[in-house]
Amino acid sequence: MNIVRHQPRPSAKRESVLDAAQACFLELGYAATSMDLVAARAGVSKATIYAHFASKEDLFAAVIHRRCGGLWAAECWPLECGARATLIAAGTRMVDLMTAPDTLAMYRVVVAEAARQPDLARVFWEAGPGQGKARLTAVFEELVQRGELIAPDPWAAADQFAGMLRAEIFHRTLLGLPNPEGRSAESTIVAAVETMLKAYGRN
Amino acid sequence: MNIVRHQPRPSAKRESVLDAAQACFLELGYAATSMDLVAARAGVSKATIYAHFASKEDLFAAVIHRRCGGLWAAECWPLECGARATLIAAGTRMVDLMTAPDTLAMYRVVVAEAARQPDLARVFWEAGPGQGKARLTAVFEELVQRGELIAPDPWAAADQFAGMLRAEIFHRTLLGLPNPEGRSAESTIVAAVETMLKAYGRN
DNA sequence: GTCTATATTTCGATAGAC
DNA sequence: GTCTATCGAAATATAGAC
Repeated sequence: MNIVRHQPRPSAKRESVLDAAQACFLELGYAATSMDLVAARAGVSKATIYAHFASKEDLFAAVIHRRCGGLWAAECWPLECGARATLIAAGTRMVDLMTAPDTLAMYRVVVAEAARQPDLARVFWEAGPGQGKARLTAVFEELVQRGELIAPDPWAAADQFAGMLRAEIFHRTLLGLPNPEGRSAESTIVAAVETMLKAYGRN
Repeated sequence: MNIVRHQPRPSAKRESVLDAAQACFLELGYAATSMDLVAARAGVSKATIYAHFASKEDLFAAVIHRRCGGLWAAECWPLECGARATLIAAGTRMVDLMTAPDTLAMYRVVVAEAARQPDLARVFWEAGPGQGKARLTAVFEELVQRGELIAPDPWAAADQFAGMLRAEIFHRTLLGLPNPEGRSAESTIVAAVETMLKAYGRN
């Protein structure tokens, strides 16, 4: 329950434990992951885990923190020539990140545990979706400044764009369901860009 | 694991068990809910539960089925005078349903268990979000037929509208986080409607 | 720090009486 | 169908040697 990190100084066994725990939590969820399994997969004893982490909850928090730290930080967001190309590129990047298996797994496990560990939900949001939203907002601000879009509220425009990208296909993927007949992520991106251009384009 | 409902004929104790189980599952999640707790809250013995449901998984499936069955079926979707009023009304209805505490709790628990019980995810989608999407698509089809909107693909338009309604505020609520500064669901709805009108309006 | 071995609890599921 | 009582497995966490 204690959120304060002890000593994040790296240790070989400690990293093994974190790697194994991350794999288990993302694959099985929080509750279905046992400390025995983590110990086995990390190749250490259970007592070693408890030497580094006070409890299962503490281990989970450490995994989320490590995985979220700089999750999308190193991403470079391309500013192509023209609003359409820029939005296509940014939208594709966004969808790729959102639908990456690890991202979806993280989303599932955090959503499931959010009610019981609210701090983790905040950390996850600020490191993950929040970062994406911030970068997207920056893209819109740049396009407005360039005069390629007219949007008095770039945050709201980015919010709408992100929402359209994250519509039915994303939610079905999150639930493990197949895409609706004849619909693809690519067509969703293109349609979203066209709608944004009609709503916020210069003419 | 068996999906076939035995005899859904109502029984007082059976309903008590379902009520208690629903409350526990939505509040605590699947894994954190114990059969002992359900029995205690329902005022029956654990053996009684197993007389009606083969396993914990079976009980969970029964809860999801019952809660989803006709969840949004009785909803009447208003077709106001004019596209703007119609979309505002439909969007408000949609957001109210999506952000109802029970809906969010259901969403959380189904997302968490989707990987291990894929059938439930499908049932949930078809009874919940899928219904909403279908009704929204019908609204767009009607507006197109009336000539108030020009949308060659009403499904895609409804998808975009639903996505914009379900943007940052919804996801933050799902994670138990507060709304971003100075943003409200109402302003999100209004902005989404304006964007749709600009993109698909007649002029 | 790291291990083996174990304490203790809790949970899902069942036996058997009524 | 419903109860009391309990089994056996699995989980978290710890003790104690090295």
